Amino acid sequence: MSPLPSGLLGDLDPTSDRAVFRQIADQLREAIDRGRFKEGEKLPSEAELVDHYGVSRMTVRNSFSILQGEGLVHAEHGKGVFVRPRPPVRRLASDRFARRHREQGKSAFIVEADAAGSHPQVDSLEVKEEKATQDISARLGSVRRVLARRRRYLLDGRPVEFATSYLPLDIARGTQIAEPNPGPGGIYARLEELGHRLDHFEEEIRARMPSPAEVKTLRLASGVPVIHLIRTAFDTEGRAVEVCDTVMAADAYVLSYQLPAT
Amino acid sequence: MSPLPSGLLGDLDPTSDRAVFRQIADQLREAIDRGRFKEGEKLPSEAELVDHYGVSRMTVRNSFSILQGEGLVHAEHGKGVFVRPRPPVRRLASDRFARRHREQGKSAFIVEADAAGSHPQVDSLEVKEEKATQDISARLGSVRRVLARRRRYLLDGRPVEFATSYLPLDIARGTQIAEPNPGPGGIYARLEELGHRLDHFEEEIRARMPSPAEVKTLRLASGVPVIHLIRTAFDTEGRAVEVCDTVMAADAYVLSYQLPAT
DNA sequence: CACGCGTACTCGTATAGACGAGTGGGCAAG
DNA sequence: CTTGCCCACTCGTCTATACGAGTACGCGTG
Repeated sequence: MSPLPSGLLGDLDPTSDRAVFRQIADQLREAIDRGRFKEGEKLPSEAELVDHYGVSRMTVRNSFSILQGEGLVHAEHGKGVFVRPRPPVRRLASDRFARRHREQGKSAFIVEADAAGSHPQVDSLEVKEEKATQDISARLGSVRRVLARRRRYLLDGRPVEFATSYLPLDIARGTQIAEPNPGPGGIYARLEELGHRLDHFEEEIRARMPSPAEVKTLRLASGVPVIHLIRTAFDTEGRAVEVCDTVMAADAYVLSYQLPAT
Repeated sequence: MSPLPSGLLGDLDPTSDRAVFRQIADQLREAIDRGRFKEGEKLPSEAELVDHYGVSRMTVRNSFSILQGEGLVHAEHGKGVFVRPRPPVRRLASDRFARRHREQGKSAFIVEADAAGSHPQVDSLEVKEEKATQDISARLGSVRRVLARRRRYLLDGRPVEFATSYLPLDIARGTQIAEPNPGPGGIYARLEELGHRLDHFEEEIRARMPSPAEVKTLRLASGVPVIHLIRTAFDTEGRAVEVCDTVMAADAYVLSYQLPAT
């Protein structure tokens, strides 16, 4: 195994009170930031760093685990540790639910993805009636049971979003909303046909680390947070007619809103 | 050292192909989720878990480090590992920049915090002219130099947000906007007085893991992402008159938007 | 040429031990 | 009673070692 090119990474400062594994992480992080290691490029192997710094393997692994936690690098078993490429992001504009878009038939997701030149997919469709959680019930105005529509969105084969829509049974039962395919314009178009003219939406946004289940369904790398968006749709009578709970891979999204200054 | 109460945590499954440290993390996570360990409560010490499961200390520490990465627990040197309390969150409504709020004098942050019964603070105020980054320049319409206003917001002593406003020099230089205290209603009120009647705002939202510098200024615990919000203010002539770059501790915020269905 | 196998290199998991440093309680000296 | 010290317990850091398992590549065989 050949030694590291000199100058690529510095030396440790034994007088520093900064832990060795942090110093190593700092140096690697800086090298990445400066572009000495480019996106997708392989970092020196654990063994090489052990030799270079003269520390034990666990110490090097500790350094890597810091960088992984920051979402800067990812390890591939049998291959090495690589600089994580920043994937191109998808923008969700705040007017994506405007009526004019709805009238064109295709879903917002498909339209946006096509425009960006990506290949969109929707899978794990599940539509069923279930008991409302306390939170959903409160948002929908004290309903006990709801129709839940679950689906996962993929872009070029990569899962990017998992969403569940909840609708009061008295609205959705027996309509096309309860079918796997809600038809052109999606459930919002159906709701309007049913006489629930939409007035406005409320969106709540949080960011947090994913649960293990979310890591699995969204195939998230370590160090990638999720954006949790809860949208409530209100009709012109002020009634909440739908709650949509969406969990997005944060590295795949930029949300974009336009607000009046009035 | 007394053994763990039986039944609190289960046993390992040696036949499972799930790594031991992951099984331990799973059991602890489940116990937390079920409320067997409450917010702020101390988990069993590393030594107790070593005894309970019959594994080495590094294995237990690995488990803890998973949970730390998920933001579920935090360790305190000399004391133990504790379930992280979910701090009360600050809600940011999308109409917080409405003109009617601006006319009352106090800044939005102070008003909201007072209403919530918390003690708000603003510090590390810095106002200076500087060279615009490429991104800021593009957003402001190709300006070279800008006025930058930096400040950090704290709630009950805890830093929750770090924000920088950028304004074109031809607008801000020599005005009260260039003073540390921009006066009642903040810089938006001053901008309108200067003839830049505000028309609308654009907000871009991302979530990601913090840089080490952000961890420091916001005193972030491990496993807490940041929300990165970039707001651009446009006047009625369509000119971008301000860009505000905000980094928020994600565990302290819920953003809330209201969108018309038109 | 095509296939299969071995081998070297990679990261993943786990053990055992050592020392350091922060915290808190008890105990002894004043 | 108060003060100060010691000690037990906690997590933090680091070393050394071992074996497992995924990957890539070259070489030999058919």
